[in-house]
Amino acid sequence: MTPRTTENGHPAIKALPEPPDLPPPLPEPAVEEIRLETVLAALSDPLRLRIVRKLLLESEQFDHTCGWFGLDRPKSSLTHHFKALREAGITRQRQYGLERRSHVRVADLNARFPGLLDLVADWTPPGR
Amino acid sequence: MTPRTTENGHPAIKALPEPPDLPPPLPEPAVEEIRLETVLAALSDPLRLRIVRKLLLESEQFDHTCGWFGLDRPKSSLTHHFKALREAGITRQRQYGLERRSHVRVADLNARFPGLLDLVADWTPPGR
DNA sequence: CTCTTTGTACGAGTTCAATCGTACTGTGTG
DNA sequence: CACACAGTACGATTGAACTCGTACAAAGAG
Repeated sequence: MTPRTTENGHPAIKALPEPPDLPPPLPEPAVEEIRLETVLAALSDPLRLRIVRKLLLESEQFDHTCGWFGLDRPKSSLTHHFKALREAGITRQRQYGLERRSHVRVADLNARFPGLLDLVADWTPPGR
Repeated sequence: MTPRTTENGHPAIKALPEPPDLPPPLPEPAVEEIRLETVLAALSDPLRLRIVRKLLLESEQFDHTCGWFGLDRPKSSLTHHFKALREAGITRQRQYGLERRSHVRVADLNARFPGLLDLVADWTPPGR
């Protein structure tokens, strides 16, 4: 069966294989522990929705630091939101030296909630 | 019980046509006004997730009153949650005499966020 | 009319999350 | 070593949302 595509023809978000020998991920829920309520709550915040969407659309196989997102918020606020995403099971974070890089757990989320990431990728930020 | 999974991965939750001459719906957002953040926030509450899921799986072409759901909460709490669902654009409510009946806006939600309702239908409530 | 039923409106208490300043830890560089 | 840098931990404040009691409104039955 071919990968799922959304109604408007947007290509489905696909998972890339991870190279071995990476730093271990920070504490996160296992795939089967990821709960829909928690994921939806995490994604109901516009800033976190922006973060996940940007990761999905622009990340090109690399993890990214907080700074890469260009978010105009103090560091302590960003820590809060990245932690919320990780603890909900949406992102994985790894420590590279003094940087902490994030990527979306695409394979896990597609397995658990097929189609959800496509909705995030198609999302249009409010205002403007 | 209707099957919820299809061979092609398209939304399995189907919209039924509405008969004419119904009471007018209570105030609700238009399709294009429905926002993903708001919908996700509304669905991040386990009780509301239960309500929507039950409507999707057991509603058989009829609208339902608050009492039909068998929720062990005071009436004022139920009013709160049904209002939240309606104002998010997830459900439509109509006044039938002294009853206020709800159903999910399946067509609108499938058009706006394809696949989302399938995730709700497949959800497993916690603690079981 | 009264009584019952279904649900709302309002308000209070409580809980929880978002925001962010400050202080701090750990890592790499010169 | 000292210093810069990425990010955390902690705590305070704020505001929103959940919960629910009480009082009230509208509709139908008798």
